[in-house]
Amino acid sequence: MPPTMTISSYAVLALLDLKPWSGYELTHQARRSLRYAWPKSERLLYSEPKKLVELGYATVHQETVGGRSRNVYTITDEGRTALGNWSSTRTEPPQLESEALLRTLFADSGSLEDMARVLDELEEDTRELHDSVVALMGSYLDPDQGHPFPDRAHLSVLFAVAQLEMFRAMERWIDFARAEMESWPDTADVGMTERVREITAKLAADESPID
Amino acid sequence: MPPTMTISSYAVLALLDLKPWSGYELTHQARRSLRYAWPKSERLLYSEPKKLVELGYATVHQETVGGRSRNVYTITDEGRTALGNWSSTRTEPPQLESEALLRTLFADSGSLEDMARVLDELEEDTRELHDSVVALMGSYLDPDQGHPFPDRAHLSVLFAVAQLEMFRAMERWIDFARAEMESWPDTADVGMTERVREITAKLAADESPID
DNA sequence: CCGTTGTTGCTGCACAATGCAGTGTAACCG
DNA sequence: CGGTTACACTGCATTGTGCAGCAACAACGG
Repeated sequence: MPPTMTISSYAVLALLDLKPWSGYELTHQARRSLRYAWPKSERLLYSEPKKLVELGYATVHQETVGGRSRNVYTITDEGRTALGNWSSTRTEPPQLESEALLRTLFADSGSLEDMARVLDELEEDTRELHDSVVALMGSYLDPDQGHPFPDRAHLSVLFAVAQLEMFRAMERWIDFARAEMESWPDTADVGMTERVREITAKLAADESPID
Repeated sequence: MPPTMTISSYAVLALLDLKPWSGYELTHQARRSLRYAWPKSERLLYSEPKKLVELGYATVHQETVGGRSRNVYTITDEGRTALGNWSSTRTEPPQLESEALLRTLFADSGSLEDMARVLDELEEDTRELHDSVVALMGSYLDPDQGHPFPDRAHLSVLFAVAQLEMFRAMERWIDFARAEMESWPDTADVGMTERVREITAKLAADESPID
């Protein structure tokens, strides 16, 4: 039985379509782009290209740079064909995973201080992602650096717009959440107050309660 | 060796803190709330409470309703203590997983029609999540239904605000992406045009290019 | 009243993915 | 010349997922 092509396999195959990469480089490239929409472990990014070789979608060759060897993977014609067929399947629904939001939902099992800390951590993490995308955009404009694949600039910039809109939305929510908390005597014992009912009504009417 | 408490274990424990649930009910409750911030498989939601029992954080008892039996899980005092200690660990960073965004990043391996279809699918999936949260808020206001745990209304409404802000951001981006595509002759061969450079500059200055 | 479909309520198993530890070499800095 | 950091992975235990299967009951149509 041949290994199956997962979405992660296609993600790596799409990277190989740009140029040959070593496993190590793939993990780094994934940190710069993939992780914002397809966050996968470093471990997997070492395993996927091996699978692609097994399927005939890529080839490996060893390169030795000063005593240290590395496995460089190159896409094949069959790989390019497989990549083209990726579009024939329905996309999976998007999913947001946030321990901080989860804890906010159950904030009544902790104190207001705990909740404030969770929001701080969420802000810190979001800010970090936010800042690295902004910095990346700066590097695209820098005459000494520019975009690593200039003819693909429109795609990665459009992709970055999505990330930044998400980060901004999250940051707006964090501020909103902090402001709401101000009026809470505790994490529990608030319930359906007049204020909460008002917000609920806005949400039920598909309006934003923010600003 | 005792089983380890994962974030998912705490999520289930937090649900058990509200009231006792059967495995089947847990999977349904997770579809209504957890999945928006902690999307886990149905399978796992049947396994987690067993682990909690093994750890002494919950107890099981069989209930038989008309020939069919079900396992109902109840939190213990140790469980409540463990839940309180959850806040001692740093939260994991949030992660967005979207095959549609991933495909947009690599849209140049398909046609403009493929890309348009991916955006349609993303819109459909987002709309579906969006609509169910709006409907849920409606049910909280409905005098015949109301909130299932009224004293927790403030938390689940605040949580819903986060979801809706995310969905809205995603939908805004989809519209933006569609508008951008209009000027593209193809998915490839666009690159760093004047327009793309303009957007990049806005992003690098941490400004939104939308509207 | 009998067959079909749908809901309730799970379990077993194969496989996908992760985290962590481990294993080297090479480059750089004081 | 010793320590830290970057390079470049691999093995293994464990977590999590998807799918198939199973069993009992409920509602409905013909």
